[in-house]
Amino acid sequence: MGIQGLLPTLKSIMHPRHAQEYAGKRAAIDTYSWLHKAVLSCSRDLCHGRHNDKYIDYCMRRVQMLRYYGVQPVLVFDGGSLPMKSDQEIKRARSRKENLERALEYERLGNHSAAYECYQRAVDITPAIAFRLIQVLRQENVQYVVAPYEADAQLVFLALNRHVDFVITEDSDLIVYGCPQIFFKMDKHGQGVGFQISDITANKDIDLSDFTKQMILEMCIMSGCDYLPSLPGIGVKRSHGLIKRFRTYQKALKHLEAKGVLIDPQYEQGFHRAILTFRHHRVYDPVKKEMVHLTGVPSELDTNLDFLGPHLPQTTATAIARGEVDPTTFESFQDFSSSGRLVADSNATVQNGVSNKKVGFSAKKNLPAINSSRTHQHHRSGSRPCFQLSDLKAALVSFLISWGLVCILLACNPQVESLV
DNA sequence: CACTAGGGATACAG
DNA sequence: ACTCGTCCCTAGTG
Repeated sequence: MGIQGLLPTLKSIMHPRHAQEYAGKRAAIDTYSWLHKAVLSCSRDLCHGRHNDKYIDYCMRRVQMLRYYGVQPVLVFDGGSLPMKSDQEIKRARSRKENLERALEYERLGNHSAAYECYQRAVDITPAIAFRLIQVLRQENVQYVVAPYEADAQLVFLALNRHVDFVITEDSDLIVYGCPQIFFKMDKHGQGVGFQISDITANKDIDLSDFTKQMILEMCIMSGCDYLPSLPGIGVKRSHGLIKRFRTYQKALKHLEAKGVLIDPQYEQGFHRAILTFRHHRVYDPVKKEMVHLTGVPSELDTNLDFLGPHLPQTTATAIARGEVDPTTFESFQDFSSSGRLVADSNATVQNGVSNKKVGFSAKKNLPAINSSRTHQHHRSGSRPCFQLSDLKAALVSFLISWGLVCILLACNPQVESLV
């Protein structure tokens, strides 16, 4: 994922930071990076189509941790997938299926640890799994938005338009998309590494002092990205050298061809499409309440932009953003009867006992109970469902939750005492 | 020598 | 038929 080897070359401008240094700021969170780790604790249940609250607890603990340090989180979810990545996703789906079969086989033989390892590689983070979390976010008044396509672009849109101050993620693609401020690899204690684009001129390993945004974009694509594999033997260092010398990817490719490197005739067109995909990705504008491009498409650009995925009408885009309909099937999430499928079973049998009521987040005993009936009314009223801006109730709730957390932290982490 | 690509170990939770 | 791994080490290549 992302750009292989990019973050290590930027090590000199990546600084250790703590969530409390972002107090008073708003953060957009790449929720997939949380879910990916969170599902490991209950991958067996999820593979069998059974619900398990553990992954929700994982995410909510992080939400509460951020709130405790005064950071206001906005959770961003992935939406539909792009046709450009379809062949890669077929491979991944096949790999998951193979791992699931192996898990079942190990389990039959009684080797539970080996089975568990395979289950972890077999988990599929479906929109239904994300939806369970979204339901809890609504109850707890946490802001969220489901992107029409890639979450990465949505995160950067929120940052560029000042809806948030920074982005929390694990993915180096955020740099390629042009995100000004990023908090990488944040752990459960709030420790991670900070990055800001304004430091880029001071980088040591590779010299980017005279690089424009466009040159950084082209350097990253040339080193191999999700939308275009790299030429053999070309990584970050060599693509950096090429772009530094020739300034544009067209000239760099000409040079390689003159040197005798044979380049697929489709490659240059693919390169152009990759650039456009990063620059003009489709995102949801929570103010206009409609689908827009990450950055405006110039009028002189006559290229067909079908590879960005279809443009969706306003009502559909909003329903997706609010998490009311599945971004891949457009089916309503109200009905849970389809979520009880045993993934391993090709006959798609429906399990008993998973299609009913209770899906709520079991609040910790130390934390105050939250009145969910009022929040539901709020949601029904339709005033601002998916992107609830700060209101008094949320502030009060987060204050109470913070106090609960203070008690927990005081009990198990003596370092925090100095804060109070 | 610098760099890229691929394999192995590993993750979460309590 | 429903969404993305990553780090470290090393062999092999330009």
